[in-house]
Amino acid sequence: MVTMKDVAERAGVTKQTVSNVITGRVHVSPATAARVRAAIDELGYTPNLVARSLATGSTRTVGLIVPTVTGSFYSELTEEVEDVLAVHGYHLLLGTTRLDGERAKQHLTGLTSRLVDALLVAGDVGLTEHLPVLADARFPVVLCAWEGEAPDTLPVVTIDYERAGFLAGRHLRELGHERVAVLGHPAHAPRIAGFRRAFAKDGITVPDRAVHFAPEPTPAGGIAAANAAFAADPDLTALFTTEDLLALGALEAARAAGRSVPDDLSVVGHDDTMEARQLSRPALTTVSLPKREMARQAIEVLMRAVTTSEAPTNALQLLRPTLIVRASTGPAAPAGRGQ
Amino acid sequence: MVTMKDVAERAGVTKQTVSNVITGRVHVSPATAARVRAAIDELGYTPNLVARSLATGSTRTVGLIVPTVTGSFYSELTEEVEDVLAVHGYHLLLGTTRLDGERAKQHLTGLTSRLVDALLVAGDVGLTEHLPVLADARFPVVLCAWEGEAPDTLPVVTIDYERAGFLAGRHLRELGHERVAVLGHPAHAPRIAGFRRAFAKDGITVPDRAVHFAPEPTPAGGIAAANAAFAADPDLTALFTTEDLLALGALEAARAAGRSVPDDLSVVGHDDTMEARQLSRPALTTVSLPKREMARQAIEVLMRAVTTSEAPTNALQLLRPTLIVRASTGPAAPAGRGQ
DNA sequence: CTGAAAGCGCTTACAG
DNA sequence: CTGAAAGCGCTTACAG
Repeated sequence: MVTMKDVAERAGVTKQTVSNVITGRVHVSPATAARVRAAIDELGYTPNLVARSLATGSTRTVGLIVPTVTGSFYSELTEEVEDVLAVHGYHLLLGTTRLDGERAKQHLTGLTSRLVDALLVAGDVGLTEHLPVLADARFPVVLCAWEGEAPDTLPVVTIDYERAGFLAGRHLRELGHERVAVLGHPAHAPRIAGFRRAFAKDGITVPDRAVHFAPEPTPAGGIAAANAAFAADPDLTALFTTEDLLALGALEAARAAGRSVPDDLSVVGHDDTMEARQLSRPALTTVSLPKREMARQAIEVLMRAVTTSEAPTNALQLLRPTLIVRASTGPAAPAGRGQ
Repeated sequence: MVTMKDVAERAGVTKQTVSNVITGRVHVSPATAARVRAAIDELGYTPNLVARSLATGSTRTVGLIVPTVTGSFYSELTEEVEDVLAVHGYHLLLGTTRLDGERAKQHLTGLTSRLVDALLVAGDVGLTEHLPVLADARFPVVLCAWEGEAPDTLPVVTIDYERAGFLAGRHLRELGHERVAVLGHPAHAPRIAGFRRAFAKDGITVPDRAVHFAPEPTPAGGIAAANAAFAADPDLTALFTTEDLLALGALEAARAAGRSVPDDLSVVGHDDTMEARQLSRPALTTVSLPKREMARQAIEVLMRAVTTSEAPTNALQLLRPTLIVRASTGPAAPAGRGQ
């Protein structure tokens, strides 16, 4: 394996000079620089990045922890992170938790040892309890896509999930809906709270029995939850699902139950995924989250901390969601149908 | 920052002894081992992995290059790779190409410098031309999910794509279809060739004008391509799409054109994605690929090469696809409809 | 079972 | 502008 010393000998200089022409930190006379470059080419030399990392204390790698890379939300976030990193010349070390606390912990401890210059943790499920592991991490950490309670010691760039739910609820209220149900996941409590707030403003409470947790975050899970909701309240006129895939299942369940959307039933989703945009019939009204923007800002906070080697401020940055009205929502039917 | 030397001083031993208790390579007396461990805890010492990597020559990281992490095929592959890696105690460095040759090249060259112990390249689009960059890589490389021509210098673990297309075609032939069209992408030439072979066996040629390339690999792209196919041959009775998402679009286009599936039109997809399983109406007949198995085998070949430090044999391993018959295919209609 | 030495391949002040 | 030295924090034979 050819090293800097080999190049130096070949070019008739010392290895420091070779280092200088490679890093460009110190000016080298054009003549010797050319000799060095020639030697590099002839020998097919490539620098050993591990050695460089040890000397500089930087691996030019950042770690990203996400729940999964399946499903458009986190995969788009991952690609956005990768893009921003590439601009800065950084590599991406990826770990997925699969919503499993043990896996999350393993990743957290595994990265504690200077393998990465910084760490971005996206998604809080199963992670919150293991965050203390990071207490004496010697690199900056930022949290994003954080829906639960975030520790106030760390900077977090996330979305105003409560508002996302509120937007969905307000839209339904404006259409006159009163009897509604929520299909979701326990981890989405803030969205659900926001949704409820929109109704509470008008003195309408969305009772706990109107909140149905789906067995899995898939269309099949949505079908099951929707059927449960129909059974619990045959007179409901609208559904808010905390994930688009659940909404697609709900649409299917409505069809099977003979409920026409949006005439008999309005459905609003959450995330504005590709599935919502291209596969739902009717086209799904949903809440769109600025995920790419969030990824970009989170990683920028991280990169700033890395390049300035100052700890980032532990600010909480909240990005605003947007409601996208399509064809799955309409005015509340004049009366219940009690089918 | 606390180092091994600090721990050694605290425990009253030399740093080599500390190293010995950490690596476990050399037996250390229980008494001193306990002292060392205590010192580690008190000081909150964690080993510097970069220094270890430089000394051992291994980073315990493998690189994975995929076209994208959006869409279920490569994201499931990525998670499978991650799982196998975790078993071996390895980290995952991820790079996506987005089907862009330039990005691919950057990743390839970026990893050339001992940052990774091994490299898995999944998906050939835009990559083949840049593979020579890897010529003097000092770590094992394996190719997978390789549909185009693979260089015979590297081991490849892939799927028999030609057979995948053949299975789709044979199924349609067994149902009596003769006038068919293909919706796909130029990079899927092998699947298309296999599909054609199934018809050629019975003396039926699928002409070039029956092959329609979709503008994009999405349902919208599928709609466009399906409409082109209907226009080119109003009498066709079946469609093979080289990706499930195109099939979903085709189903939509058929509905819009008043063609009932599978009575008037049969549709067979490719990949058996979540969308095909849960979102298609009627349920999509498709070809299932053993992607997780492929990922597992590819990474095992890599890990074997890494642990034995023998170059892997440049074998070509072909995994077999399976046809999943659901509800979108049926017997060919007795006569064309010429609508 | 423990210690002294050398080395992994770079970079970073610091002299000249 | 170039060279000699020290150091990044480990591991790996090799003595004792």
